[in-house]
Amino acid sequence: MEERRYRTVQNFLKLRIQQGYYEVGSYLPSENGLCSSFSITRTTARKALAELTREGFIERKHGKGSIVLERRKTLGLLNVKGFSEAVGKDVSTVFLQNPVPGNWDPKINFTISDAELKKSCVHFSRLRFVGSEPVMTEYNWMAGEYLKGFCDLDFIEGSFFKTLSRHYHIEITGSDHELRAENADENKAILLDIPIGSPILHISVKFLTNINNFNIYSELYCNTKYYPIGNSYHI
Amino acid sequence: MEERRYRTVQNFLKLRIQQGYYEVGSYLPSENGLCSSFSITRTTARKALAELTREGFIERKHGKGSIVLERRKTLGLLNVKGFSEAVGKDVSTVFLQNPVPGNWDPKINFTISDAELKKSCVHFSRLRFVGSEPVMTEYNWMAGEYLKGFCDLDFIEGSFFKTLSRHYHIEITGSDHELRAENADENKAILLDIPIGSPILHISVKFLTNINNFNIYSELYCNTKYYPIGNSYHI
DNA sequence: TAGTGGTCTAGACCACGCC
DNA sequence: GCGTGGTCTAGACCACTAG
Repeated sequence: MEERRYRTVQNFLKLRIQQGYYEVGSYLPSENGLCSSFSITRTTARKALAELTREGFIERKHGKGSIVLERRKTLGLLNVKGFSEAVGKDVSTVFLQNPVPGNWDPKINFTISDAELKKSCVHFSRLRFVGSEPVMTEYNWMAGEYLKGFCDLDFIEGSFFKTLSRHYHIEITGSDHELRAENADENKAILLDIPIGSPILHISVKFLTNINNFNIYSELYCNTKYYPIGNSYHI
Repeated sequence: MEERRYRTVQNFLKLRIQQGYYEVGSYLPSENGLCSSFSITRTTARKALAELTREGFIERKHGKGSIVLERRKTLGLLNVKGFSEAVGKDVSTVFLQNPVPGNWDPKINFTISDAELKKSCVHFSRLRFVGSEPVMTEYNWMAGEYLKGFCDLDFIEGSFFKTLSRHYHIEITGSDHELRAENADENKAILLDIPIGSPILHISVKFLTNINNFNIYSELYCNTKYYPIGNSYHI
């Protein structure tokens, strides 16, 4: 079975967005434009654009066009309230451990597939601040197979997800979370600058991607006293 | 502007689902059936069914039909892992406070609109168990205006959301969450049968509905030691 | 007024599930 | 084989946005 025509158009546009050819805030070609370029009818063009909408890449505006979105905002992920999405906020990140080849860690709270375990693992960890206050430590693991050169790469605008999208065309397609309230151990207490035993929010995340058997495993530890974790979901 | 034809069909089917006329697990009329019944073309019938799919009421199965879903599973809400969705699990709920007229509580972590504040408030609270272990206390507030007779009602299968849907055709259309790790105060410690000061997960929720200015505000306190909170999101 | 997306019709052919 | 949903064409009219 050959590829659906709407998928051809959808993937063509998606690639151009990932490459930055269509920048965030700019408009895609109109439906009629796509009809001409690809020799398709509006139904098919609209289906392609509907799929990109569903995936969170664009928003359709009646009378104007299809505008390219900052995708992270549409993904329904848990976020430190007023953290990365806040404009003008004094947020920053430091690496505790730059990306390096490493081992799958038993700290990971999800089941790692055999296919992943057989591959080598890449690890990095970060400490994230609002102003001068540390609010979250973050530990990440993933199979290195698809990330040639990743350890020598700078993150695009400090964003791991943007880097995956731009350089590797890897997109997040879903995530599973587990949430726990815990007491901070000595290590976390020092990093987050709180007393040992303070309550912290432990979030285990498994990010699924468009690549089979390539998932990203993250363990997050948050001081929610002043910056709670937020999440929004709308039909 | 008159109502779109696909919306007519969509709302017709939605009402029948809410009323239980089409039960969970059963099939809606086929596309061609809807075309005949409503004198529309397949494009329009498919649009109606696509909307119901997006809203989480049905799932479309190639070669079979449109099957009615248990909607809560598709809503992307935070759940106690292995709690309400687990089959055969020994889960139960007791009311700490049956639904009663009450006052808007300052404990609510979200901003309540003036329109809501002007209305009377209905409150209830529950304690939820897995086996004999209490894992979550739950406090709920909402404007009573649309809930005539609610305080005298039994919940359908113990579910607040099912009751809202069946009796009042009120559906959840979204939710905002705020998550905090806290220490249990004496009251929560007793209810959850844990030492005072134990870390607990405090979840503040604002549920949005299909009715303007009718939101449900919930404050949840969870012992996540053995039953973490889970959440799944997939494109 | 021109261009955009939103709705809708009336067909056609294909792929999947089931008897 | 037959009914189901999935894809696609070729048109039409309408509603929104902007110059």
